[in-house]
Amino acid sequence: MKIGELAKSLGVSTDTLRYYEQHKLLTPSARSESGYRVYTQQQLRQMQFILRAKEVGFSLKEVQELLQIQIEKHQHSCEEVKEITIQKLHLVRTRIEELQRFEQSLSKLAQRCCGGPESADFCSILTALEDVDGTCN
Amino acid sequence: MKIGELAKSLGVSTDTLRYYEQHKLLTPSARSESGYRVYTQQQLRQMQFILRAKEVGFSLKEVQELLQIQIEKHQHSCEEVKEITIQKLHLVRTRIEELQRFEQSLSKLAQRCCGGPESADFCSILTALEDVDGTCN
DNA sequence: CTTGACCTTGGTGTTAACTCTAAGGTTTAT
DNA sequence: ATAAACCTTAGAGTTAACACCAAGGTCAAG
Repeated sequence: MKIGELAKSLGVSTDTLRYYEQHKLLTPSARSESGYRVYTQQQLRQMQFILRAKEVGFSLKEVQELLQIQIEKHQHSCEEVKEITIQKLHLVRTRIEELQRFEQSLSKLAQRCCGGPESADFCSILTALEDVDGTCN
Repeated sequence: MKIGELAKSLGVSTDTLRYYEQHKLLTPSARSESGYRVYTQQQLRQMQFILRAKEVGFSLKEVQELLQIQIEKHQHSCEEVKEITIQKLHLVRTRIEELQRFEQSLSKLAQRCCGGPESADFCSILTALEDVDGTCN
């Protein structure tokens, strides 16, 4: 796979891929004779991982830390890797909990909102968050 | 409440609060005679909402959209509000699902990782993601 | 009565994560 | 053989979300 193909299949630019390479997030598995970057399924999956991680709010730096769990595996003991992993796991779980609170607020609002053509004066996320007695109109 | 007090109780700068005001995220409930911004518990809660939203990866623009559900309640019908809400709800749910996939990958890795003093050659997020047969060393 | 907190407009600087351009050159597909 | 895709280094521009500062002024607390 060449850079353009990979970019296309991921919906990102070739610039982005080169940028990620510079920033140690994704290294092509090899170079062709002519110097072209060569990517495999491995890299495709790694990029999918990176993009998903980004979407849920991880910064590239954080993604790097996640990937380093792999990259540094030779230099580190299982114990260390496990610790880092568990630490990141806590972060992810906290984030999930916060999102679930949002979900609750939003679905509370949606439920309460009659959905009719009336003015939505008493419908709002904030009232849904705060007072449990609010009703729609 | 004056700006400094609000800022302190939230752990943000007064600059940030003025910035948010400029960008229509938080308007003080009033001004004192001397022109000082006056905030109430309402604004405190709104800011907590904003900060939580940010933490889970919403951009300020997205937060604005969430808040607009409230701000525009007078001009919009219950129906419209409900639609926007449901739309945002989908977004949140998708994000939760993605985070849950991360959680799975990470906890799979943590489980598999024996946690011993050996080299972690076979422990990695990526292998945890990809092959289900990988074991730690 | 003097700090320290606040007000204003308006500008500069910062980091992240790109995006684009330049300028020159090679390779591959049609 | 020409266009499209790739390569390089290196730098400029962009957006978000601030942080920081100046300059000039007002207000409130000890």
